[in-house]
Amino acid sequence: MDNSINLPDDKPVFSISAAAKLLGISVPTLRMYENEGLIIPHKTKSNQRIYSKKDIDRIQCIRKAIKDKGISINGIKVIYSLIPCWEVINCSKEDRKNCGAYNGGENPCWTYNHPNTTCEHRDCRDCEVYLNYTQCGKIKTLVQNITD
Amino acid sequence: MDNSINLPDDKPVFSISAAAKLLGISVPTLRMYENEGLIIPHKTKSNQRIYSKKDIDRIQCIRKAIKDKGISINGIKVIYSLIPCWEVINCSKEDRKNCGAYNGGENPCWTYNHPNTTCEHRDCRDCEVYLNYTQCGKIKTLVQNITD
DNA sequence: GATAGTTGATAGAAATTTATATCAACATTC
DNA sequence: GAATGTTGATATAAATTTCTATCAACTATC
Repeated sequence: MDNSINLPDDKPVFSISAAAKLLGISVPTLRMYENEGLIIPHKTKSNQRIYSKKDIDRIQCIRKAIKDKGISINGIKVIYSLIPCWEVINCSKEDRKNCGAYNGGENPCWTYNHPNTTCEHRDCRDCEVYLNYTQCGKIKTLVQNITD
Repeated sequence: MDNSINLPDDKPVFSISAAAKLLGISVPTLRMYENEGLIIPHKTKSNQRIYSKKDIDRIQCIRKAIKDKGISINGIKVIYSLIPCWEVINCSKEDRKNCGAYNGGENPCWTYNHPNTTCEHRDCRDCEVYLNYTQCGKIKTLVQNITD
């Protein structure tokens, strides 16, 4: 019999200190990743961060890039910026014209405001672009799929 | 009257020490960039490196990425690996199946051997992929052009 | 209202990456 | 053949990035 609690992976449940413990890093480090635009944790009304299992996995992937692969945080930002988000969400020509991420942006698209685009009122945390392409291998496969 | 010598930019003319002086860096650093797979200098029959003006420009671009943008060398390698080379040279399905760069490679395509592909007997130094996409901005534009 | 945990910010420690100096062996040039 | 410069390799120095400790102020929970 399975007594384990079965929560959806994207449900935010861990406080920042719990997340830090799970990951074996400090709380300020987690805040730093967020300030750099690598992660978007859920926040309560009173501005406290809560992390989901999916968030933890994502951060573990980022750590692997930094620690094992030797990619600097600025490098990860540029790599994220190369995700062809315009194809993933299939936004309009008009949107692309107005989009700072599309037009030469060298930071992850979810770090931009996107005024006057379909992304303006979306929560990037729920966006396929943010959710699906944490690993650089996935980014390459995505580009291959849309160019083949 | 113009007395300056007018050489094609891609003609290798600078020795490694001359190149190092032009760039304001040391000779071992230049060799390191090469060992990491960021550059492919021309070599003489006796294995001595010679650099072209275009090589110098390329290295200056790499230095800017490292020094100004804070991207680590390993990060630059991954970014280069995201160039959709298969589209640039428009290689066959068969080639793609045989290509280590295409299939999950996280290093620049020109650092692979490419056995049993059209690239096998090409000199990557002369390849459009190697020559044209030094800057990450250009890579993004390339992806945009082929997906639009 | 008291305890425990959070917030953002700063400053400093730790770790890692980047760059250089040096070496003996070989190549080039005169 | 002598002087200069190159090769690859190793070891060390310099620079930078990554991470953490600490702070006062605020929030949550009991």
